[in-house]
Amino acid sequence: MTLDFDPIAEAGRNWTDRGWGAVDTMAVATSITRAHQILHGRIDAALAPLDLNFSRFEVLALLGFTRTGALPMGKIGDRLQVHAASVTNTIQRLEALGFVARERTEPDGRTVLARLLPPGRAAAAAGAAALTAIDYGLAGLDRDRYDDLVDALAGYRAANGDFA
Amino acid sequence: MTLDFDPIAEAGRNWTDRGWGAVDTMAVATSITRAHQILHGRIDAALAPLDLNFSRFEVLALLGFTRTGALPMGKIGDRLQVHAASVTNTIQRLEALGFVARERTEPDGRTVLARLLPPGRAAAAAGAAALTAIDYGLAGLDRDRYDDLVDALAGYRAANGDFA
DNA sequence: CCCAACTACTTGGACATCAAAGTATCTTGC
DNA sequence: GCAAGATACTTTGATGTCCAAGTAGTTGGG
Repeated sequence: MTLDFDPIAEAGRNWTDRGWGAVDTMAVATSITRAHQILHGRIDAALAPLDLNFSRFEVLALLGFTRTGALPMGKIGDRLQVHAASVTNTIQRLEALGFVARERTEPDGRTVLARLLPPGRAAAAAGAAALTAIDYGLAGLDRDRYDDLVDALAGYRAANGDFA
Repeated sequence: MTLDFDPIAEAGRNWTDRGWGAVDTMAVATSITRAHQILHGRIDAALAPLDLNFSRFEVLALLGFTRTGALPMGKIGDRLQVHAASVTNTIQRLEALGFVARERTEPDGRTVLARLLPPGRAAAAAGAAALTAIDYGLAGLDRDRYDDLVDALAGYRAANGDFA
């Protein structure tokens, strides 16, 4: 189903008519939300054949970037900005797929280390290739806007505790 | 938990080191995803006291923008780009809250019309005010970038079937 | 007229996310 | 050295989303 008008622009007109104010922010927020919907859909579709979704891929990639190929559950949540319960869930699935192993650490008995296994490393590489093949779901986005977009959003993220 | 570095920039370096390519698209996609996470969190938090979340608010606003205050379920899904099953779910909650009513239509017995009730209209206005009060969750985003951002994402959305 | 194909919506199942409560394991302060 | 409080995860429960299948109502070709 494709509309023959931009629903966000349309909403902006109605928004103004109602005197609801903040039309510009509404348009930005809604645009980001819609863009994310599309992006998420494309990315997950590309990763599905590999038994991955974006969350799982992100974890595998993150582990692959470490020297030891392992990280405590908590660190994973911090880096990916997801709830500890979600990390537990994601790691359980990756474990069931044979992509990572969980191990108790020596110094601190509370910590659980997620360790990347060879099949997981291969899956991460395959996922990266799959995403590269679909331009990371961004087909249709003007390439000249990339840097500007990343830059603008980096400011927003930094201002909202994503990083300092 | 706030990191003292930009995890996306960091991922970009690792991505390059691994020869995974498409670093620029990765950065854009990840930026959008993170920005959406933050935005979604702030928006839902602002709407929660009103028994709303973003989806529910969007439906109420959409209905409020129509002349009759009512739309078939299907149209709602088309406009908001969400699955029919999600519309059913959302409308059921709004109905339980007394914000909308569902009615069968005359000409076509299959269609279900969602009609905005007075409390729903009030809730929509209150939601709009709540969102305006928090700058729609965008505090920290450079105001000068608004138009550019909306514009860039509109191109992406249009190229991906969001509208023609 | 009437049955097959289509349309509009709902239901049930699989996942993902978060919040809050529960469990096990440190760490502190007296 | 021990109890109180802090940490690191896991579990449980409530939500939300999608897909696939099911139900009810409508339409069209013969």
